Amino acid sequence: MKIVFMGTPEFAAAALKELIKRHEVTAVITQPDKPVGRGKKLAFTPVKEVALEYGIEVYQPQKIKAKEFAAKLAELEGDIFVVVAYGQILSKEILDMPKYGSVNIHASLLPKYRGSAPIQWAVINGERESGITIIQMDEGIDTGDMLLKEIIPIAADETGESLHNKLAALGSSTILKALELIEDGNILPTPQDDCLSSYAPMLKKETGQIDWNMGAVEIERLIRGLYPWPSAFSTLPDFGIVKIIKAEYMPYNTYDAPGTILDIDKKRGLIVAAGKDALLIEKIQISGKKVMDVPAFLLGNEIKTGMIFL
RNA sequence: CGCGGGGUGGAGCAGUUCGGUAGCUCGUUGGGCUCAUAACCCAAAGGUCGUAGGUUCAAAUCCUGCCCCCGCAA
Repeated sequence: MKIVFMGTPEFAAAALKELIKRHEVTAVITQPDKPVGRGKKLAFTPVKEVALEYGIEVYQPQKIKAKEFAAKLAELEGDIFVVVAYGQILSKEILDMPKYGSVNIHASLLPKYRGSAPIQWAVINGERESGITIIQMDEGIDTGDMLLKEIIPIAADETGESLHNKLAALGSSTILKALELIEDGNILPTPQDDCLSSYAPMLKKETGQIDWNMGAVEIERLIRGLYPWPSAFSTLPDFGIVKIIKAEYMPYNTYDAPGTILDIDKKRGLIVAAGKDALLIEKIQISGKKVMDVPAFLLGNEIKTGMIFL
């Protein structure tokens, strides 16, 4: 099939690679290059990197819905638009352009977790399973009819990163399967039940701010879900913002204020009051420093019980 | 030239302001104590102080260039 691919981040790039192997990707549309990183250097999007590698034409409209681009878009040869985390909302005119319309790879079991950060929120909320849903796109955000769905379990130690990688691979294989079915006319679109829908909003920096009043179980999931970006964090006086990279739930009985360092285990880490229980913090990162195990951190820094994470 | 922190034995840090060949906690190795131990005691090994050059009798410490790591921001 002739495909016009729209996508931006790593998750989309993974799918693009697989599509290129099996189909004819005639053009790639991705977000404009932006200044990124410590310098201010202009960086290509992961999708653009892949496209260039395979010599595929790349378009980076500031606004894909702009009139000037519509003509260009109509010229592109494609039987279908495959959209994966592109980052811009498409109009009905655009969606309906190709013969088979536009399909989207979404990293959740729709109708749950519509929106831009379904992977992380599934981990944060403690879901037992997640997956990929291929939908026929309509004007709403992730509301189109479902074409194909694949489910995978979420492991007890799943992180945003690990689930992202699993779903990126699953998304690639699932879209290939879906395209085959579409081509053969073997697809049965199933409408989503809006009553069961939920929304997974974009991750913001403040999403990672730990509220020590929350249960230790919830905080631990937040840490895993937001790893490695944007990371759960808290503030420890004298050390500034401390990213919590890894922690473990710990049953504990304490009346100390949430956030208080209850105990220091030189072999394992810091035990901090969280909700009614405690959290064993095992791995952290301090501004300007690399990620380090808490026992190592304790060797060179004076930490005492009673200090409080804010 | 976006802002900022940092590169010191295997790990985490101190020492740099007031130059004088390096220290702490831990780890490692050997030995001891102990019913025993991740505990304790004794001993040892291990560092061209990121790199190149400069100033100086003397530089981890002062000056200059370069490399690398990281937080913010995007």
